[in-house]
Amino acid sequence: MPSPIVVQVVVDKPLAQGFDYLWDSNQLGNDPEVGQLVEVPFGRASLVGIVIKVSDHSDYELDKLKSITRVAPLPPFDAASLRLVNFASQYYIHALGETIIPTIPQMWKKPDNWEKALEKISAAEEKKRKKIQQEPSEGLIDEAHLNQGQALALEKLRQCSVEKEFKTILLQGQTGSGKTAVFLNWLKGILEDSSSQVLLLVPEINLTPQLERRVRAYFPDKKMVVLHSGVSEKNRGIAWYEAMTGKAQIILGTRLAALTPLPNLRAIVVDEEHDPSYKQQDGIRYSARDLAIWRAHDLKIPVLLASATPSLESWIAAKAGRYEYIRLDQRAQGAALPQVRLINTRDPQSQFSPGDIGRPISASLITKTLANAISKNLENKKQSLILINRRGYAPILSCNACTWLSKCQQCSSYMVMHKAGALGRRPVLSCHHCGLVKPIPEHCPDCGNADLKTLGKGTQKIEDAIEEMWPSARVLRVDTDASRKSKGAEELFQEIHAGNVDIVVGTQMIAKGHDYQNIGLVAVLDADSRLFSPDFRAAERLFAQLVQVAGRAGRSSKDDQGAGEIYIETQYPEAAVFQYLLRHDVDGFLGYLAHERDEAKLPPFSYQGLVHAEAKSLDKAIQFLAALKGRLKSRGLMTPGLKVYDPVPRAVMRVAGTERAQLVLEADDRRQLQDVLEAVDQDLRNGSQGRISKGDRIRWLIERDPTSI
DNA sequence: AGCACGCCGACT
DNA sequence: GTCGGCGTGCTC
Repeated sequence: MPSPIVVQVVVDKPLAQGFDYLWDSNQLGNDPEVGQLVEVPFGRASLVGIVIKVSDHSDYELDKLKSITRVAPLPPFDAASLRLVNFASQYYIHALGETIIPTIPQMWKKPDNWEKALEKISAAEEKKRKKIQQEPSEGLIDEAHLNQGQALALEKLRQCSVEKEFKTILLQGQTGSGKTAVFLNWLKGILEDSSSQVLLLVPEINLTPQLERRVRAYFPDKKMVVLHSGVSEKNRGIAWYEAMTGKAQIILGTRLAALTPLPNLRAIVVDEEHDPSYKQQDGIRYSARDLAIWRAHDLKIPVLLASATPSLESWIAAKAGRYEYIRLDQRAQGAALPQVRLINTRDPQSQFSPGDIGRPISASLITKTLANAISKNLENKKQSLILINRRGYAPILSCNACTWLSKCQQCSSYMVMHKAGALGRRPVLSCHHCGLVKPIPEHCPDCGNADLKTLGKGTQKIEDAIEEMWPSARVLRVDTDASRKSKGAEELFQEIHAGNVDIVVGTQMIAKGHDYQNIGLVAVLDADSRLFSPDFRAAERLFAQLVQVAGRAGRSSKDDQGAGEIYIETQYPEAAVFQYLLRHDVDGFLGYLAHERDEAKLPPFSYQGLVHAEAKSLDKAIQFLAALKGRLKSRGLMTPGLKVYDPVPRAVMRVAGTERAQLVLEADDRRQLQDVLEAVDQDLRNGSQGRISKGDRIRWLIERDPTSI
């Protein structure tokens, strides 16, 4: 009797192991290969899975094995792409099947449609060929037309991206310096080989239509596919197929594209590499940027990180020589930098007084200084952009009379207000870093003032106030809600470009990647709520956003009006973020941040992990994590160099009836963190079914390198 | 994660 | 007498 063919398969379940199946080559039509997508019977259901091992025996009883029912008409995942998902699974402490299967588009997860899928794809290809390729293309700047700085950057980029060699390259250049033209010309060289593929990652889907047109202009005869959550299921299935079969040469997408199998990948670009949206915030919490770097290292290919405001991690690595460092500091069209103006909201001069003409009914929402500037900007027939941040923020307590803030006395974090009932019978201040809990002071500890309030309150009604103050101005609201209701963000942007709008009020999305022609003023109203936060990365993110916003204002300055202006309302104009922004000093700010993090031993000078717990009551979630910490202690896992903090509430605690807590782990080196996170995973799995603990039914999750704490 | 199996309370 | 609660165990 010949030995049987046994394959091990992983499926999309939070189960660490693979499952063995018999493979009948006669019935399936071919021999098994690692990386093949298959259909398997699983319990009483039928699932798709990936073959991760082929052998002739099983540790499981042979006669209890079921058989593979179908094989997808696809080439197997290439070895390098499997190494990538394997790494991601281990590094982010997530089951392999749960890491790999969710990256496959829906179309390929329905075995009944497998044959039809192939037909669909050839039909779509036929249709595309017939359609005249007359798509609008824009923004082509070929090599001969690059300015001196760009040409130099391109030259350097080519020098340090030798074939078959891993290099991480940081391309740092201010907004408008023409980074895109540099890296697209660089990719042109790499794509001359008609089999090579390049991966171009962007942070958000709003940015892809613009970039898509631009890339098409550079590569009219190369096959490009676009992968992001806004692409229809069908088109995603096609795009993924063309990427994983090597037919598409250019893969443009958001973080979800980072795990697409690409058999001939030769270069990766991560645009706006500092952007927080590269970090996935549910399921496997990976960083698409970090995985891109790992992938490039594994494949021995170059990876380019581009940004005007690099992440502190990348900037330090570039400074230390671990990354190649290319600067591009000259603005392409010679546009001037915008004037940054700080409005001190504590200064009575900046505020409306009761008798002022035009004083808004809802006073104190907007300063007089800013109101005057907007009026003037309207008179000049320029558009104004007003940024508000509707997202939830942690309520830090501040003194209205002096600069006192509820800073934790034990660590460098800020303490957050909790209403009565959350952490005790009375309202308290809690440090989300070290876990210290204190009663709320009745008076300011510094100046005795009784008027303590939470930071950054009340920008919700700003639109009403604006319509009231400038009744004849055309006001447009842009945020995710508004763009969902109408035909999408793209349409709203058209309105702005067409000049049908005087004042745009919106969230951060209006500041991203869009070139406006006639913006004379940008206002930021609630910067303070993001300036001081229990999350130590808040200031870094705020700075990056403000620089980006400043870039929007600066682009409108080709005419004689001079550079645009950016107004920031703040109680703390002396804060480092603002002071460096005034001087447009990105490196100065990053240097300051580096020093601060080094002192506090925070990332990137230490490595963090997070255990999330979600329960019906905060109490239970905290107890669950406290018990975990206790077990780590008693099992001798608290080695020197590892810091396990006390469990604390999450910044956004309550989501649909559940409350959340977290436990921060901090280690001096990566290996140590990996070991303890694996031990935590084992420990929690022992007492759980899936990711829900037995008994008290608490949902838990391990997160590696958290970016928001 | 699902889903079946199994052992105790209020209903036709 | 049964319908159904969710605790526990299994999925090749």
